[in-house]
Amino acid sequence: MKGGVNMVQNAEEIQSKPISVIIVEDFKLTRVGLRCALNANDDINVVAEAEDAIEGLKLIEKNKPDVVLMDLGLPGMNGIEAMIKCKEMIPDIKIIALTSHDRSEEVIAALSSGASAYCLKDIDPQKLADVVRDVAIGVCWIDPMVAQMTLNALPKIDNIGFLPNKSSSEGRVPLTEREFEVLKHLVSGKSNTEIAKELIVSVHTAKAHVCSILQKMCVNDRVQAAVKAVKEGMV
Amino acid sequence: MKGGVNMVQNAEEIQSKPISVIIVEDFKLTRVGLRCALNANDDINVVAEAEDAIEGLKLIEKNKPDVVLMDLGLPGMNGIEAMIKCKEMIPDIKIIALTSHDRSEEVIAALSSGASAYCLKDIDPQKLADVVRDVAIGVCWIDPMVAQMTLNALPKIDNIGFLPNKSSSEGRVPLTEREFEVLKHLVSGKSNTEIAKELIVSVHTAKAHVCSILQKMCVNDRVQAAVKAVKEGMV
DNA sequence: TAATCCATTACCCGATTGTCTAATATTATT
DNA sequence: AATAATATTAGACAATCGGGTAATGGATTA
Repeated sequence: MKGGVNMVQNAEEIQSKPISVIIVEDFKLTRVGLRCALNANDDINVVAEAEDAIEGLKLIEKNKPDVVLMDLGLPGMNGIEAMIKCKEMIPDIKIIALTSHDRSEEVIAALSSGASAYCLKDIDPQKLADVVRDVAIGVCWIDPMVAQMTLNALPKIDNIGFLPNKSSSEGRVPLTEREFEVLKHLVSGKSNTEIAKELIVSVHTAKAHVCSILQKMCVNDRVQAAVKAVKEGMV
Repeated sequence: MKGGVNMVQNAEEIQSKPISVIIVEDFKLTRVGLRCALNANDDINVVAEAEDAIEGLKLIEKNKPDVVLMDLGLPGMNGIEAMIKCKEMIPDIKIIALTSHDRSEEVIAALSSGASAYCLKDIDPQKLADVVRDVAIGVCWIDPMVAQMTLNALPKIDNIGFLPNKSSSEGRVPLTEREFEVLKHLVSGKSNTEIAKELIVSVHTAKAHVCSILQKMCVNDRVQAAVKAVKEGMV
């Protein structure tokens, strides 16, 4: 969470490293077009290309790019499945789903399977570069053609008893950085012993952290903490 | 670089009419800040401002702006309600929800009630202008801080069904209905004892179910099961 | 009919968890 | 320099968890 803020500022203020991108797309012509369009920008660097998911995953594992441009209509393993595997390998990676379809199920499936953005292939090349920059810092960007159907797919909430007061912004105690580390391991299913080993501290320390995490998150056990963390995107 | 978007828009679009914007925000200082930040752009024109929802709705009805910047923490009628009414009046209007909270329920509520974008108040002013342009053409834009939780809220598609390849669905053993019930309680953080009480069975039974759930889901403990269930939308 | 799967219950046992109190070192913040 | 917050370690304790084995009845299917 705190990382998000930092990343935003880094991306906007400092022009350190270019954003590394991998393209996975079966049509050679489209591939070339994408590469040219993106490489025309100083701050974006297409580091590799693949024409199918298998090859793409290999390249992604090797290069660990910031952003993946993933075509959904791939032969063999489809894009959705590839995205899931991709996210399993590198949870922090950002994926832009690229396709020419605007089928509702495909859009939702892509976004709920790890994509941070959904672009139709007739997007303006310059705009695509902007999307790459946005997505790299964590923004969710959805093409106008499919934005409405995506928003409609969100669960409706009864706003009756909706009071936007201090319920959480003030009542919520922020986790320390160390506690966030512990939380990540906790979410990945590690035991206190394993967490301790990972952080090179004693089990007592790990337990202490877990304990204060539970209290700060207002939950009773680590399962609730993990679920809440996942649902709220804390990890 | 930051001018990139401007150039695209200017170059491609006829610089005909600027995007008209109405700001609804109770803090005067924030209001001024927003107006200045947006009016600094030639292609954006803040046509009116309101400090509460009632006044805002009147102004919106009169001016019919392209985009509304709506604070969610308004006194009296809250922002969500205002957005719904706003959409009823002018269905095509685009709304950017603006708030300092990052509570999951509020984000989802806003987006499912008509907002096309969700920005936290610490957004870069220049970035906000970009968002206004994006939203004006129908893009859905969501702040990095809340993007993940939004995507997590999307209904998960049962990928097994429409994935042509067996690569991921092969070794997977389906859960029985009873096990699914147990899984739901497990995800909600209940202990075996509580699950047993809920399903009116003995603790032994609950444990047996949990045990086979763990095996079928190929995980080592209930935390991993819960996280996996949430991530894959099994619950 | 026989075979299979499922839900159910039971017992044992070692490992793990969450809470408590308590102390010390390190690091900001003032 | 003094204060506060955080990270670290420890011991102890009740409760829970996960794995193992095993038995029973019901339902479906081959």
